[in-house]
Amino acid sequence: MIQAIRGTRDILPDESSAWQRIEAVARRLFARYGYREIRTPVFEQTELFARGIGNDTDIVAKEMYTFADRDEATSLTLRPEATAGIVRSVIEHSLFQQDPALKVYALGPMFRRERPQKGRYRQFHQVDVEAFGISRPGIDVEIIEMALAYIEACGLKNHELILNSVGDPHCRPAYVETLRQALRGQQHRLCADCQRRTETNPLRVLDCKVAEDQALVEALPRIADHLCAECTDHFAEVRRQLDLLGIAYRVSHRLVRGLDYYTRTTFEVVSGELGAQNSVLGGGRYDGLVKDLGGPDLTGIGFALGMERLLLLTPAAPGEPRAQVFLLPLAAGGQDPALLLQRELRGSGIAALMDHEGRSFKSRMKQADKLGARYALILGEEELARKAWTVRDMVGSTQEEVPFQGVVDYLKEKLNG
RNA sequence: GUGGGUGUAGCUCAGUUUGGUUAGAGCGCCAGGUUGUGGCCCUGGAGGCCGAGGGUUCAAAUCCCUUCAUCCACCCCA
Repeated sequence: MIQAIRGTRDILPDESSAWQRIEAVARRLFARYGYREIRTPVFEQTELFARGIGNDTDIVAKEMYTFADRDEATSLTLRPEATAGIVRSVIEHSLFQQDPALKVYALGPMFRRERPQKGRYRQFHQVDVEAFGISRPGIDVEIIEMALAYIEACGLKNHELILNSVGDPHCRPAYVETLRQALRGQQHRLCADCQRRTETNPLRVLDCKVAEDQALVEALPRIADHLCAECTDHFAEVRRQLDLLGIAYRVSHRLVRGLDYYTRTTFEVVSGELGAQNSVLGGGRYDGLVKDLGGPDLTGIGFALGMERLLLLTPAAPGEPRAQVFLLPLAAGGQDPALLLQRELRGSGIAALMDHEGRSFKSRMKQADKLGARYALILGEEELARKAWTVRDMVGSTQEEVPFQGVVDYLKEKLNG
């Protein structure tokens, strides 16, 4: 038997309504903040991700699905995240020319070759939001506020917002060096991973979860004490506005992002109910990325949200009934009027299904029940002779006979009025 | 990439420790009975290469090896 590829999942009919719901909430809410949808390809030239995300990140170094195109000359990669492709598109079409404050969002699958786990798949789905060209702190706050409004509208509770600033090219390099020096002194007391990170990416040591390292990591120099004046002011203003809006957050000097492009404000929303993969959404400012990818010096900020993780945390949506009306032609000649009525009902916006198999009456009624039909329409020999349907109310268990001509209006009245 | 748990009916799982008639239950599905034409209840039925491959044995769902899948954790991240 051929099975789905490891780490991929089918979204089955019973689950798809939950997906449609969080997608609809996203579209409706983001539109109120002025965001429009952008859809970029699921694969891009490998170089885009290598340059955008950073060659030394784990994502690029060991998690991407990369393959040669058939001409053997081009290396292609399934997108591991959304931002790089969107930035590429913004540059390619000069979208910033027509809109100095460009706001876009995207929904769709991303691909990373990791070991599957709870809330972690090789093909997973993200809601992604990006705002370009606004450098003032107000957009940081707006986008955080919108992210929280979104997950709350989806029914998420018991989450925590974590906030930090990772500096910018003026102050971060010096801090990274300070950090590295501090680490070198005590390298022998750190776990193997952190010893390696000391040289490759000292910031990631701050993210270490090994219990024995915690005391030492807590005592490391903090970036807040090494930010330049501009970054300090920016961060202070973000926090002031969040306070003004009454948005609760926790500042963590240890919140770092796994992608190299982030600057200044970074944030993450976590939930304790997710197990090890506790991050529901993460994002931040990336003021240098557009320029790094060959575009103008345009600031940017955004976040990505894991849809599988969001769905793990939100209550299951009650499925919509699949039929409002279920037709049961019992009489020998009952199929034709049923067929005609079915079409007419659907034309009137009523979800109508009929039994095609001609099974037992009992099983047809069971089917009507399972489909969630409010009315069962029965057409036996007697009804056929009188040219009328027996309309049975499945909830009240009452029924009456309605002539062929009046049955559509009767049902419209009952279902809508 | 590393560790541990789990793979038996469409779904959730007994049975494996201690090998031994024809492999079970609940839910779901199909049919029948009862009923206020469906829901509750009762009866019957269909549905399994016991994840796959190899080995041990008179005999394997059960023991051994390999492999695949899945879950959890490390790691990484959303």
